[in-house]
Amino acid sequence: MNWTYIEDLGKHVGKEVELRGWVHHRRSSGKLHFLVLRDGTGISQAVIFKGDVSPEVFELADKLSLESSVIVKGTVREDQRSPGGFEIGVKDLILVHQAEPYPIQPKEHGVDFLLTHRHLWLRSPKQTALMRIRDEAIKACRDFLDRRGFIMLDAPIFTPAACEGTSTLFQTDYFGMPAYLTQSGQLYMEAGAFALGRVYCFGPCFRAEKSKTRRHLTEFWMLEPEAAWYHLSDMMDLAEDLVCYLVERVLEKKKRELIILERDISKLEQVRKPFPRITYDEALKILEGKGIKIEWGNDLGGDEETVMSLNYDRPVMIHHYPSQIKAFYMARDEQRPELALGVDMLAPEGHGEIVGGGEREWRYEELTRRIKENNLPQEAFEWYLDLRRFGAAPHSGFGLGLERTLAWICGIHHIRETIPFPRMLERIYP
RNA sequence: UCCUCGGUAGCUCAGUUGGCAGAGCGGGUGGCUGUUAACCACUUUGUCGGGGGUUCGAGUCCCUCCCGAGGAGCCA
Repeated sequence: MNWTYIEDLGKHVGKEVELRGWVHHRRSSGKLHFLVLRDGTGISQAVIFKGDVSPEVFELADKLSLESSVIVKGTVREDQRSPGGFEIGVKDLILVHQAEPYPIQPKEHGVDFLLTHRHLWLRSPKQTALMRIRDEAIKACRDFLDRRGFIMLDAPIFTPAACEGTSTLFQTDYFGMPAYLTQSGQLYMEAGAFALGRVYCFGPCFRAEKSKTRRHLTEFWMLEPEAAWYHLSDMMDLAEDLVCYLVERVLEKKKRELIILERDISKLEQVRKPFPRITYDEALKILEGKGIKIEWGNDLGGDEETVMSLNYDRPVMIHHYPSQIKAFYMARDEQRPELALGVDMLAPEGHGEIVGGGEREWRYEELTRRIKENNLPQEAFEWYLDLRRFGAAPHSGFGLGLERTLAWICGIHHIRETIPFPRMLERIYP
């Protein structure tokens, strides 16, 4: 490789380098052109004096359209007036492709326009910063669980039936049979936990709910660890450690990107153990103290979640929900069977739920009773019931919504910007 | 599915009481040796979301349909 990336310019001060990239911005001053280049690793300025280059090159620099792809050769020098602190004094410029007039300008655009041009919008500084943080967060999730002895076990995307009967699933045609896109890998992870002890999956999940809110996508990524012998408190410890590690790792490795996103970093630095752990009953009392009355047995809505999360400077875990509002597979408290051994983690600053999970029902009779109560087709769950027939054991797990977690860490209002190509209600282009 | 807001130039928007379709940005042309969303001058750009109606005359008023956004419900 005989060219240099912008992020490495500092290593080549005084030397001649070749940059390959795109025209991010251009200014001209008669006998002097400024090209702001981006190459995926950063942004830098190329300066073209009329006297330094051939007349053809100088003429060409004046004609470059935004986002044209170019190869630039010149000498690196330190200069605080250039974005990134280094600039390149151009000696030669090669136009690889002259871009057509570029639709995205350095100004405010509407959401509809930007989403329709998502394939181009991704080139913008904030969007590339988000994608770099997303990449770091994914690696951090895997590193964390790897160090804790978890094995990654991929769950299938095609599934024969619902994991949770209540949700709407995307149906597909599977050689003439109906099949569905997975909404969670959890049930398969339960099988994996009895095979390998501690496992996780990390893949896309699909929900056909007609939800039109800033917290919903129809296709999103979920990290789902599952561990045999873990009880609710063990899982809460794991979730807490995971989220702390994610935040630490992004702060350590992606501070530059957080600054591009104008994230208040001090808010992230407050994220440390222990996270407050509050029961559902206590949460109702706290909400009542704030003038919000919820009848026992009702779920916390988006507004209540926002109020709760604004109450703390770090994520809060709410556990022991009424079992009637939780999924059929969730274990119940032995002392108070009306309560489920489940936990939700709410991110601070009003970002809402990022983790949901808990202890699973592992007794055969109890689980079959729940399947009947929920009118689920038992034949589709026979394999799942087998896990309760052959060496059943207590086990727990949770799901962490990647995009919701990123929206919180990056301080982005709507989760659609945290995934490269968001899939939403009424939007599947590009 | 419901509620609210919106759809005017490539983009962001203004458009008064119903009376010639506008601005900034972008594009084009020219000028400028240190610019930072550079600046200055000139110039270019329209199925006013679609259809129907009222009217001498509709971007503007009425009906209807389509599309988008925010939220609710539902959900992670």
